[in-house]
Amino acid sequence: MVSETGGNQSVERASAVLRAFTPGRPALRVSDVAAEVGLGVSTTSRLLATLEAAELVQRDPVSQLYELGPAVLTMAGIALNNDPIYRQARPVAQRLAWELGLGANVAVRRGSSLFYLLNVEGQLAQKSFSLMGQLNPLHATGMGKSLLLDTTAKQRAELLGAEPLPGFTSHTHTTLDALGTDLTAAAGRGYTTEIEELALGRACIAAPVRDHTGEIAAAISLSGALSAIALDEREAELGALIVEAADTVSIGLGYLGPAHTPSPVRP
Amino acid sequence: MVSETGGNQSVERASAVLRAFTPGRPALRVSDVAAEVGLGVSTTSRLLATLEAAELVQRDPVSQLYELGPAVLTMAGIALNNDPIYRQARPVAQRLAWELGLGANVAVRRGSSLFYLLNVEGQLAQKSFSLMGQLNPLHATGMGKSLLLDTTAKQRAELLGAEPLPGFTSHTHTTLDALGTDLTAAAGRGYTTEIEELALGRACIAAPVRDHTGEIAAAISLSGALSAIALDEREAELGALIVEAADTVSIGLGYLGPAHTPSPVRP
DNA sequence: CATGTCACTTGCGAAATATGCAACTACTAT
DNA sequence: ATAGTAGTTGCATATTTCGCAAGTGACATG
Repeated sequence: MVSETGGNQSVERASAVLRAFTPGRPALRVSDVAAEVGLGVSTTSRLLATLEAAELVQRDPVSQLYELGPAVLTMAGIALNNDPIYRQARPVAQRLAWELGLGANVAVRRGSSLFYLLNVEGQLAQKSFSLMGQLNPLHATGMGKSLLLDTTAKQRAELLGAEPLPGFTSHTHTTLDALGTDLTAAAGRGYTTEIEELALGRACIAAPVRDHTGEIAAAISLSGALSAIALDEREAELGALIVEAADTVSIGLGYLGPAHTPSPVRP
Repeated sequence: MVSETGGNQSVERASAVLRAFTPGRPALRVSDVAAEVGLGVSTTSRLLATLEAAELVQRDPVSQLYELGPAVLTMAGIALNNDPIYRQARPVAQRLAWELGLGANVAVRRGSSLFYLLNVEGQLAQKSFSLMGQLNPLHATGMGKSLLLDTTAKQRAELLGAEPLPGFTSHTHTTLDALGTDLTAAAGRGYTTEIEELALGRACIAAPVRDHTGEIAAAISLSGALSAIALDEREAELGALIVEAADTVSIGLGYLGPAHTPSPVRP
């Protein structure tokens, strides 16, 4: 196998082993991992043993299956606490969630996807799991659209790939044009919405967070079941709240306000 | 260097590189990492490059320092959502936090330390950081004491090491006897407290969570500034709430109730 | 209870791979 | 402009890893 100059093959393989654990298959046998990463069973066994010693994976005492280990949580805690966006947004999101009883989420853009940093739930939107580290499409989520607010049509075409854009429900925008129209409308209001575009029965309202350079660095959103969030009645109210929350985070990141940044060209 | 049979040296070194990033020093230069793990600079540079390709570390675009990368968050999300304790406890903790305005925390025992899975804050206890993956001493925290509730004096002696136990404030129990007395009193009530034992000005009330075998599998707690939690006035009220919350989680884990488990010997 | 099967771990030699040195490049500060 | 600092990369050596095949242990089946 031809690998990049300077890369360490064993470490590449070990990373591949770690990536074999996914949300859908979080506990695996040695041979499952071996098949997944395309390595021999013996090599995989040794790699897993080494990763286990580092507590990056652990073995379920009863099922004997390997799963991701506690060191992974420790590293994630360090990574989050080191991220200024997380530090600023966390209290804001928690407050939104408990004041409104909805879900509150924070995400950044990673490549052509939305990457969740944080989600918390209020009483009307209970979830028993974390979205941290998961990806979602940009064009079909409220936060994704907020992250796209400053982009030009050309940038979006490059970022989102060929049309039709992946559809998830009949409400998903599957053309760049439809998405552009939505974004243009949203730009004037300062917030984006998503009503059953990714999942039926769910809606979301989001706003962009800007950093000290004035660029959109993250998005924050309120989400919940269609009936809980009731956007048809409360869009104005929730829009004002999410924009204010986003602004609080932006200011915490050193954003100086629109007067200090050339307003982006949006044809 | 003599390594364990079957261990992969490169992977061991890469794990050591990842461990070089700590809460206190989350962003490091190549030479910092090299010094920390005791490797040559060139080797460290190559290891970091490989880890960067896997997105386990990333480089701050401005400072050029390495820090832990997004893949770490993704793996942590998978690990958490795979953990039944986390899944059961998360909504319970969130509800406690927003109903009482205090901090709510969930931890398990890992070796002779407390290991945080989760913490959320209410309006009276705002924190801008996560404790996920961090360790705290068992003998000086409410949750730690809850995790020790079923232990015998002998087990505690083995687990906690030589006296005096590490003291953090003048209120920390530094002898096994004092700790044992505290635990005996707590066992009857079903909850443990911690009043300025780890940090001045802070207090906490915690209860043990049991799994389907009847063993203590985790602890859940309410915490906050001394004045916010006001244990002197509200201990009975908060004790009832935290015990109930712990019970909810226990039942979610399949706990069948004390009648189905031999009551532990507590001399 | 014996036996067969399956999943995993380990010993060993061959061979691919990582390593450290030193040269080279990119910045920063003076 | 220049010296110093930090990081990256080419290359030859030798250390380390790999895959095979045998060994171990658990579990189901006859």
